[in-house]
Amino acid sequence: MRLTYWTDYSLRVLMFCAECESRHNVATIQEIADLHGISKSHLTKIVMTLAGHGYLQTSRGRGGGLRLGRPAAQIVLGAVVRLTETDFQLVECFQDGPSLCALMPACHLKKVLADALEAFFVQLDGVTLADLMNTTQVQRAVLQPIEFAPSRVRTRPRPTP
Amino acid sequence: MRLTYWTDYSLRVLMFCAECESRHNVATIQEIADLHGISKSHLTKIVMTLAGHGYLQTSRGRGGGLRLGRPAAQIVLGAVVRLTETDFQLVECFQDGPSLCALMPACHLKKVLADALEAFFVQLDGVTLADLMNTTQVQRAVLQPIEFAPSRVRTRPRPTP
DNA sequence: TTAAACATTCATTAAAAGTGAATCTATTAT
DNA sequence: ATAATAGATTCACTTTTAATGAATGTTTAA
Repeated sequence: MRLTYWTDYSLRVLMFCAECESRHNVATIQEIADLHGISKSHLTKIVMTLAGHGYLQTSRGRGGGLRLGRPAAQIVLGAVVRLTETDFQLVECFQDGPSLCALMPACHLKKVLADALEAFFVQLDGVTLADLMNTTQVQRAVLQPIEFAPSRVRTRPRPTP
Repeated sequence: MRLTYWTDYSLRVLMFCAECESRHNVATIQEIADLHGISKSHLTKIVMTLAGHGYLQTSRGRGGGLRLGRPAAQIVLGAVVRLTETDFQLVECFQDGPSLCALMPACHLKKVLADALEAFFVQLDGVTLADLMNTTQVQRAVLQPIEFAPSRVRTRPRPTP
């Protein structure tokens, strides 16, 4: 029950660009990568995906960088997450093809979980990039990236007690 | 955006036991493991977790096995999934401790995602184990496990296009 | 024409889920 | 009693895939 860091960074890029937008600035991959302590090349892939789907406009060369592909108020969170997250197989019976579970097609689990997933996204569909930010505070963060993000600490608790 | 196989099997065990319950039978770990093509020892760990939280009652020795710890209609899906799934860190900022994201505490992402997760569980909280099954069909599957489950095919699509 | 910035390819690492073998313990039918 | 059954525990391994960076190419504006 996690989202990927891919999604996480995708959202951070959009937030960063939204703030730059409001300041009539252009963001660069390098500065966002530095801000979060990851490599430019890695973040580039993330940016490319977003750009490929119209969420960002990129321009090369000097003075180039990133802009939002559309107004922040028109960027719906659910749509972004549906894009960046690629694997929605909650349980095995979500797989296409012949059923692998010996209990199928007896149970309603698949539908129940699909409904729950839908509820998750309905919630996210009610939020835009603009809603996501407290302009004042994000502005400060973007303006004064005092220090690099500390090295990440990944803590994924074990499934067995 | 996946649930673990741990959760998947947990639910299958409960469904199996629910059906046995209605037939005044006792299920065994071995037969459920065989039905799904996984090892007894592995499934035992799953069963132990469920038993440890009152969802199953186990009894050892000859004639022993598994029973539901309470009526199927009182086993709420959301509660089970909350138990078996252990990692709800949707994005980095869900981590305890000092914020690692350079944009924090500026954005509302954490709350928005937490709300979406809640919506997911609210949906599951409206479903019980009893709701989950079409009794007739599950009964048939439990009664006539014609063949073992085929070897699983895990297909997790890559994140990058 | 050079520096800046996006774009692409390739390969590697790390983390965690998933899993089984082997063994121990309890219980009951005979 | 004791053998068979079935849950319980420990240990270690495998597989998957997310996460990531190095190296390099391409475009564009100053």
